[in-house]
Amino acid sequence: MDQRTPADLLPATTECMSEWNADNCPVRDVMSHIAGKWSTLILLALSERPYRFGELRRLVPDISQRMLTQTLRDLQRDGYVARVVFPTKPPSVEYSMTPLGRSLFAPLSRVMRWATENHEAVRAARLAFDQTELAG
Amino acid sequence: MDQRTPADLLPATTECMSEWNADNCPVRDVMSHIAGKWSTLILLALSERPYRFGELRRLVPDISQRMLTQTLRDLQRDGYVARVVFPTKPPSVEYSMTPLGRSLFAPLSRVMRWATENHEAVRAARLAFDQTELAG
DNA sequence: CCGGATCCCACACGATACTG
DNA sequence: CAGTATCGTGTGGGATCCGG
Repeated sequence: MDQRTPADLLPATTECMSEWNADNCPVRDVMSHIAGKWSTLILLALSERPYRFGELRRLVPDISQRMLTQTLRDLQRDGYVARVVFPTKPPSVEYSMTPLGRSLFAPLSRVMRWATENHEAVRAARLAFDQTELAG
Repeated sequence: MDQRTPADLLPATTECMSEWNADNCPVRDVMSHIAGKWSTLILLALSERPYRFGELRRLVPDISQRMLTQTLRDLQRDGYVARVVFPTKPPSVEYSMTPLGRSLFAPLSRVMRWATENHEAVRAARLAFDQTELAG
């Protein structure tokens, strides 16, 4: 497993916060858009194969149409997702990942993988924290 | 560069959305807590070295005391950050990354690195999207 | 089938003042 | 110095109805 320190992986660290303002900080700018409640889920789904609107809706049952539309639109705007309309009757729309989206998903999927592998450790930490808070 | 498909990196993909509910989905549960406006910035700072409260405040000038306190508390609750109080006078508090936090930061730093390297591409995609929207 | 338009609320977040 | 308490606001997000 790769355990290099992040120092040599990050081009600029603290410069991103103090030197640059919020709009020009790449970390803030990119992260804030993929940090939404549904963005990572949709990217995860589209990493498998292209999906149609209704398929995505059924994949994530507790998303509203509004948020699915908005999330897909934001992901498309940032260049991660491509939207293709098929002029059938009734019309169908297919969403797929762009090369840029795939290149983002490569590191992002590692965070998701970490989440699944370390979920229990996080939950245990929360439980311990809450209990010592009550005790103190 | 590692260009493996994410399929063999993710243990479960679509199961995370439909089969599991929102609370039991590791991706949702972990991501929702590091998706805050400041969480990644604080983790980025603490990946360098431990910092005291006031130092973090000066590092990220546009964060309010309230959000710094709350973000650090949430990160501590999830087990990513350790909080050590030095009973000096006046008291000082030092925040540092735990092993769990470092293990999370390893993949997370790759997303941040991606953000810095591809920021211009994202901005260009946004610009193109907005212009074709106006034209259409 | 794929959304847009509207209304509404909860909560993330900010500003300020105050305490050990 | 390192927070807590209180209040106010912007926006992410849900519910519902409407249109192509």
